[in-house]
Amino acid sequence: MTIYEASGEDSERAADKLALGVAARLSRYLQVLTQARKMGKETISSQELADYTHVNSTQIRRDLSGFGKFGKRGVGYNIDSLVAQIRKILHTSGQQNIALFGAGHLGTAIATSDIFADHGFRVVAVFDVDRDKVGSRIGNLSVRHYRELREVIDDEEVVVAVLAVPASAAQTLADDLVEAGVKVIFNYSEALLQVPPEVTVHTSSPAVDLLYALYFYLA
Amino acid sequence: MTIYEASGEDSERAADKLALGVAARLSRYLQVLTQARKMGKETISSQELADYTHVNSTQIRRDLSGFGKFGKRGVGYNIDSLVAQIRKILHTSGQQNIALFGAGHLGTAIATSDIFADHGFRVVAVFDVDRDKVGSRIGNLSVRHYRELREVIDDEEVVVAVLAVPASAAQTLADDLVEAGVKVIFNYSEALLQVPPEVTVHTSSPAVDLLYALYFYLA
DNA sequence: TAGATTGTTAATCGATTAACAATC
DNA sequence: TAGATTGTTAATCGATTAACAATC
Repeated sequence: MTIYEASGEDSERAADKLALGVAARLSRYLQVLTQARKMGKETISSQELADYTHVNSTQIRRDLSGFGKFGKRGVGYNIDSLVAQIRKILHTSGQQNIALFGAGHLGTAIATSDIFADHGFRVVAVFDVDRDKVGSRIGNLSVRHYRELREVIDDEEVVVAVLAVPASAAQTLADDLVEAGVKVIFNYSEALLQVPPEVTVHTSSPAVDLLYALYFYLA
Repeated sequence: MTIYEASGEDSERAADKLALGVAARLSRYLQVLTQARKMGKETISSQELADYTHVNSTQIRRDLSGFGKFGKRGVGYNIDSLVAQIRKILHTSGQQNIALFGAGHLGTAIATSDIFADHGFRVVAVFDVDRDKVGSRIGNLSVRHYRELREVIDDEEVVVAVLAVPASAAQTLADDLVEAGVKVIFNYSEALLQVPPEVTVHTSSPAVDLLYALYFYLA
């Protein structure tokens, strides 16, 4: 099987882990499947998935067939059942609690969108340091003061923090989050964050994606 | 050289094109370099770049050395000069004009951030259909009515459109943009967009990135 | 000089693709 | 049955990595 790897730096972890590429692609399939389902589709072919994800259709069938025979020849894949299967593979069938930091425009956009909710992520708290914002409501949440961070993270078993704060505040916040036991930091600020190796930082970078997309137009 | 490819579906284009992976990685290096420069750093080693991008340091040196000898042994890479080199390679030394659609929280966050500006993208217009928003100011731009789309895109030579609109409005908007000659659509809505093959759609998907990041914590 | 880091080679592994039999 | 699409094979190519001489 080409599906598992014991990759270099991470080989201290269990070998029962997908190759990086497979995990990334499965996540993308999930996004398209979730949206296709919202649009009322019930089945989807590997070719349709390929059109939306820019992943080759053979590769998609290959990725999926490594875990079982999920499709029906001549028909395609049942969307509901494929979503359930991929969630199982990615261990994301359950719900994950998210804490959101920053109640500005970006934080508000994130909290009121269902982009995370659709995938089993629930925003359980929004924090800010601005006295004018603390106490105000965003969606069905009340903005809390930053000093309650520790308490909320423990009580709600928050593993993921989303940072929608100014770059100047990001590193201090990240330090506090690490100390509070957060394992995944999703960084929307521009700051380059330093964290211990057991914590994962993902820095969202729309401009990078855009540079990349534009390259193929300009070249 | 392993740098160029004439990939399957795209082989109708000039062969003078980077491999997909190289272009994606160069874009990421650019993000880190830009931010490192903001923080006052003047040089950076391939190892430091590796720490921030999660790309292996050997691969970074390999990617760069394919285009020239940009580094200094025992020292690292000069950030300013590396930024200039990579921009040249990606053909993004010039400035690109962006039109932004949607003046809600997300649109406002994008327009007032310098996440695009740092990479040579300039938001030249913000559009909305809401009468209450049209005419109001976001940063130093005045929100324009959607009906002016065509005019602005022609006058400002807009090639990139950023969609921060509800999913229900996205496809109609995309159709209009394609007709107006836009070549790259950066989609922040959840809609799956259908466009002709000469237009590139990039759908931003924070939840996908998060699922992926979380997998390596949960596995 | 001594330490650090690049540029490059060689070897391995995963990704990609075309093609097609199986089968719904 | 006929058409469509999966599951799988085989072949190729790019990504990844360790290692190290070159050199700042």
